[in-house]
Amino acid sequence: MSTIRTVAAARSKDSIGQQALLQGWVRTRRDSKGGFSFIELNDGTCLANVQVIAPAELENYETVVKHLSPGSSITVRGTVVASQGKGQDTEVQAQSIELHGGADPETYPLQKKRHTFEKLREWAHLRPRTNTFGAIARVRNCVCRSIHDFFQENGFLYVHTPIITASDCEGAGAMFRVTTLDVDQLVAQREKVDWSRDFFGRPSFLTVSGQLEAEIFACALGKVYTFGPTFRAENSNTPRHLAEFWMIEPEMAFYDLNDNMTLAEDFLKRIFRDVLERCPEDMAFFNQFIDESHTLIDTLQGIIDSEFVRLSYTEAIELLQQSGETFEFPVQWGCDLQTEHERYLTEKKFRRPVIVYDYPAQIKAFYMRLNDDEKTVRAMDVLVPRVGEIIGGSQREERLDVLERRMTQLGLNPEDYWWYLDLRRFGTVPHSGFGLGLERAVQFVTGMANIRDVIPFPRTPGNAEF
RNA sequence: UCCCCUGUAGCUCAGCUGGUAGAGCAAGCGGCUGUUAACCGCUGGGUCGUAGGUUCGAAUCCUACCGGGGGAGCCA
Repeated sequence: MSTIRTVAAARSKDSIGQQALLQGWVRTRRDSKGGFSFIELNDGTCLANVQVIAPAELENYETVVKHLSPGSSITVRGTVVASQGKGQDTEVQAQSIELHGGADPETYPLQKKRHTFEKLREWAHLRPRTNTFGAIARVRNCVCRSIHDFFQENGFLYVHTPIITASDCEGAGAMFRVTTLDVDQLVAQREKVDWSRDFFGRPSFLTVSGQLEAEIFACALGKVYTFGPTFRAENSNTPRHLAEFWMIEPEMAFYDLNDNMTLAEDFLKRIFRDVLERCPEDMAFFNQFIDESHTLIDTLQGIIDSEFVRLSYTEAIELLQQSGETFEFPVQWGCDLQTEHERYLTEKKFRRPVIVYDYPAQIKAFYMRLNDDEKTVRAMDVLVPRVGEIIGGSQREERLDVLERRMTQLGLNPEDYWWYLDLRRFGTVPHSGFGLGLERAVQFVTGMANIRDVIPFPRTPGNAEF
């Protein structure tokens, strides 16, 4: 018979009769003049607390136990017993309670009652101690594990692409500069900066995407994926954008766009399925307290059980034009789909994930493969209700001459991409890939409204306190 | 970056067309109870985001700045 060491285990009926050694944080304490106290203890191993019965016979009952306040850290030794009360199967009859650190109720910010998420963002160092943020941390972990499991089980190689990059031409948005030069001095001198004197001998930045480097490895090893931090210096202030976020980018040699779309669909379904299976308690919590319509779990299960809609950009434009909806932005072939258009398709028209593909060439990046019509490229976006674009990907242009032509058309200098073009010069292959924003995936499965609440320490314009 | 809303007690908010700040919860103390968003009573707690301005008088009106939220753009 082993000692129970987690709240999760102590809550199980199977543990009744066993010794327990639990360490965690007090959520609340209720005293009974009948001569004992109830302590709700949480240790992060599950959403729920375990109820600890602290009898008056404990030698520190009057001095310590009766003053335990929310946030205090304790070690409890006792026995798991069947609960006499309603609301829980088990409870722990304490034989000793040791206080590690108290939390002055006058100054401890977290109270028993619910706080707004906006207020909790100001206490990013304490919010993991709340139900919601504990659940988010566990689900986020589950999603990450599921991502690795999916790729590892399907023969993908995990490759690490650089975080600092010297190519300022990845084409995915504004970049943060990385420098060791003395900025104050440079400003004082008011001279043109000589970047050859900087650390890398050239301008360098934080990566906005590992795609181009992932292509290098895909064009040697077949199927690879990256999973790392990504940085965008855009001044974006929305519930769906972060300046620092985590991105997953698979890249596959010999995959065309259809293979790519199938992979994206299988991938998302796998994540949703794992989360429902491995985090049932947390997901039930989100379904009840976060999702206003209480349909989160049904929605995810529905997605797992059905097929994503696939429609070409041209078909999407026709659907939007025939929809009878009045949009703020007019719908016309050649314009990028606006948020309102994407929402109509995925939330109103189909009510499930929609993959739009074959976008006009002029609104997409240079590396996407040109179709024979010369007007569209083999791009795809996966749109889901509420969060919008969750995945963006494409089949890559593998033909050297076409790629060079596209770059020139878009005003890029092919010489800057000499190594990227070498992949087409030597043993080129058709290949495809996509990018999934981790936080958007977590946002989608948890139902959380703001992306700043699904990453432990959100970086947004003007905000890096923690 | 643009548009709209917002900032009052530890938290969530009320405070009308300007007259000098209030509730619930939390906290402290007391009571009661195998309790579980516990309950009942009492008590303490605020230069009303900041800086100017209008006025006899500003939480209230005006301006600027700062913070927060929603929408848009950029995207993942």
